[in-house]
Amino acid sequence: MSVSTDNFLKAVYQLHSDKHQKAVSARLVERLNVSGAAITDMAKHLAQKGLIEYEPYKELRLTNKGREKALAVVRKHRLWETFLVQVLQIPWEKVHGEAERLEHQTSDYLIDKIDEFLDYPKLDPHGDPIPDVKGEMDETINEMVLIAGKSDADFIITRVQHHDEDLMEFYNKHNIRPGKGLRVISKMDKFGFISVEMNGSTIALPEKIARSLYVKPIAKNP
Amino acid sequence: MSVSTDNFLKAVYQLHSDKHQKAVSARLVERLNVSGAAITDMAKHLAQKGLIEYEPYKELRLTNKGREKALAVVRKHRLWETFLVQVLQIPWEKVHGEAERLEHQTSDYLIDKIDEFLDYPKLDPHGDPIPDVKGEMDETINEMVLIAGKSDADFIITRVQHHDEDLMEFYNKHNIRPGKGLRVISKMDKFGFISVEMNGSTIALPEKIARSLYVKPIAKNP
DNA sequence: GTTAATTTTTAAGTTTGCTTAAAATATAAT
DNA sequence: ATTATATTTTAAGCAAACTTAAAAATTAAC
Repeated sequence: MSVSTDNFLKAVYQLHSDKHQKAVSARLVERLNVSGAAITDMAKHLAQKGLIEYEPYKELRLTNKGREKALAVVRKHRLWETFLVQVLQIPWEKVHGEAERLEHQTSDYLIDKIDEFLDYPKLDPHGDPIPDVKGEMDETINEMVLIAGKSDADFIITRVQHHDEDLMEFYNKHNIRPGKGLRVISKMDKFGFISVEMNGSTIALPEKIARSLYVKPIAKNP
Repeated sequence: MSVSTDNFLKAVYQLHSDKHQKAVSARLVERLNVSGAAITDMAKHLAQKGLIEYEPYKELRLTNKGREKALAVVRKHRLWETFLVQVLQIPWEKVHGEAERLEHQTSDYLIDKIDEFLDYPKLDPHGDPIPDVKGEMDETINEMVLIAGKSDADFIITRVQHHDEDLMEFYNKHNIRPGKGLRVISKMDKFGFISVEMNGSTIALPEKIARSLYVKPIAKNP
């Protein structure tokens, strides 16, 4: 498998779980930074290899074999991120890019050694679940997206989307990361902002952020 | 820089220091496992980028810029090998293959972090010197190739060539590795063997091995 | 329910890093 | 020194993974 197929399968897998108005193909164009024609080419090619289901003008779907391959790449990516943060102390926002390249050059043997070294972590530094050797992970941490949170309720940040550099910068600046608590002060105003209290101050989060932050409700103080 | 150019420059650098009867180009064909035509192509291409000096039918030479790039790759390779052995406890004979792929996907930033983590090691697990950030290393550990050793003298193994899988297997089987001592019993016989005593027994090393083992003489017992 | 706008596909072409086969040059042998 | 052998280069071509431009199909708009 080439780097391109790795990335294609991984992207299809991830875009599929992130349900969205746009079709997967269209979002692949953005995610992979290639032309639409390249997506069609690759889709046909991988369909022929039994990794995706492809019919012209229909939504792409992974086969079981394709999902397995995708999860293997996701596993490598998230274990590397965890390793780079925990062992080499690389800052949070830098690990994605490094892992993005290392993931394709890491044998199953090596990644299993890394997994063992880290003592089989379940979550990566951004709060994403890490697939185990069999491709299994707990995806149901009872989480929701912040934008769905009710006013005056308390939450813990569980997961943070990190593909977008601008988002990462914003998170960093405001010290937003998994494990942090926050309280929704007021819901979306007409300008598309949601006010939350966190780290001792109140900030207005733009809609884009509020859609990319995953949270878990916690019981109110009695 | 692509993986192919990385490997080309690294190979030219290494074959150059290993002086040998055959020309560098010819040995590149074996080392990189490509046709002679591919070597010429790449040579022209890299010459045009100012990384090597190329004139038809003449020996290839790295420019300073080319040597710098080559050393950066060598540095990444050897630091990864060291890291994999020391931190992840990957067996000696497996690290070369992993490092061979990781080296091309490791940023300067990351490799410097690894270097720092390991506390700036000077030698990799095979006894090869590790270039520092500036590309400097001690190549003169006063070493010689075993085949040049005199009868009845004692040596310490300092370095072991590890590109050849067969050699690695042989080393492993006989527990031959840097740091081990040996004594030359008799020099090359007419069949091309040299007898040495090591690990408590006497073994006949074929010429190929005796040319790939680097040793350092030690004072005889009084 | 047409027409318009958007998305996806097809077709043709590019670049990188190879390949094989033949020609050119260098090296070795007598 | 000439011939034979080996090496290197040139020439032509291929596959992967793209590209742009145009055509086809789908979706949205009125």
